[in-house]
Amino acid sequence: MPELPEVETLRRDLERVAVGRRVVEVSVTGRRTVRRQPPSEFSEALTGRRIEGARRHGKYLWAPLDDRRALVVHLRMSGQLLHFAPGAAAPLAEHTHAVLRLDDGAELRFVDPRTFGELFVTGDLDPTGRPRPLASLGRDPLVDGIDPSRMRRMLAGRRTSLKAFLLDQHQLAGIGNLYADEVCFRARLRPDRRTDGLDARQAARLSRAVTEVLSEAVAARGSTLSDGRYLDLCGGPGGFQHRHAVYGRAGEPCPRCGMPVERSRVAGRSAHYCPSCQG
DNA sequence: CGCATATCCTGACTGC
DNA sequence: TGCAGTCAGGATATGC
Repeated sequence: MPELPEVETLRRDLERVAVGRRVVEVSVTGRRTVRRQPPSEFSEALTGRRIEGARRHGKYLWAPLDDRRALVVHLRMSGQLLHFAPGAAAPLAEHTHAVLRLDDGAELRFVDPRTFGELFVTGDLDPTGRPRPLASLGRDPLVDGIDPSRMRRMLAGRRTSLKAFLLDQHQLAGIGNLYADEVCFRARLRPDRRTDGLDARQAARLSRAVTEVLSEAVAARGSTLSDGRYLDLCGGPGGFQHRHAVYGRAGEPCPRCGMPVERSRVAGRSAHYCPSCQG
């Protein structure tokens, strides 16, 4: 379940190894991976183009190309983007749905067992170069920033659970189930709290928690759970899973007070929290 | 409006 | 040991 920190880690890796490279060959074998346009159109649009950057908004990653278009990537649940250095080409892993060969002999491979992830090329960019198909996303907490007063305004504008608010990509973009729980713990707020009942002090705490948790997770290169689903561009695991306070720790002691972490269902998702520290 | 539910899909896990 | 059933969740669509 790649979320903002995992996608940001990939973005940084891409900046290092792929920016400046030209795509010399594209192969799409997945049936669903390229679905906003015919796969042949996708391949033709990408072949011969130079990758000019690596950008991110929420869980979307995109690479501006040298013809004012962009390659957009979303990993959804199980997608992986892997880089194989020149000469290090291993056999294609199962569920490899697309391969981009670069002009230095390296390969970028898109692997995705559950096929929810997608790739597309678009020329529909706004003046800042952001793909317009992503225009409905809310602010990215790290790219755009989030502050207490803005957070308070966003919270007051709706009557829903804190969990549903944090998961809503049209409010803040990039937080998924794992980081929603970690953010709530850091803010000492229960995930089933209603957003319109929070005061200025609590909104400020939430705002800080979002920035801190996501920044720390980026610094640790994201979270790789026991299923090993998320890997960085070179196939390495992240390190933030060792610092999870509540996510996936039901029944284990809260790191702050020692009470067993509880698990319930909020907004249709599993929610982990400390019944004592989070009010 | 906000919520639940179904959908897409595979792999890991549970219970018999 | 094997097999059916359940669960996991990102985004979107639909119904209440």
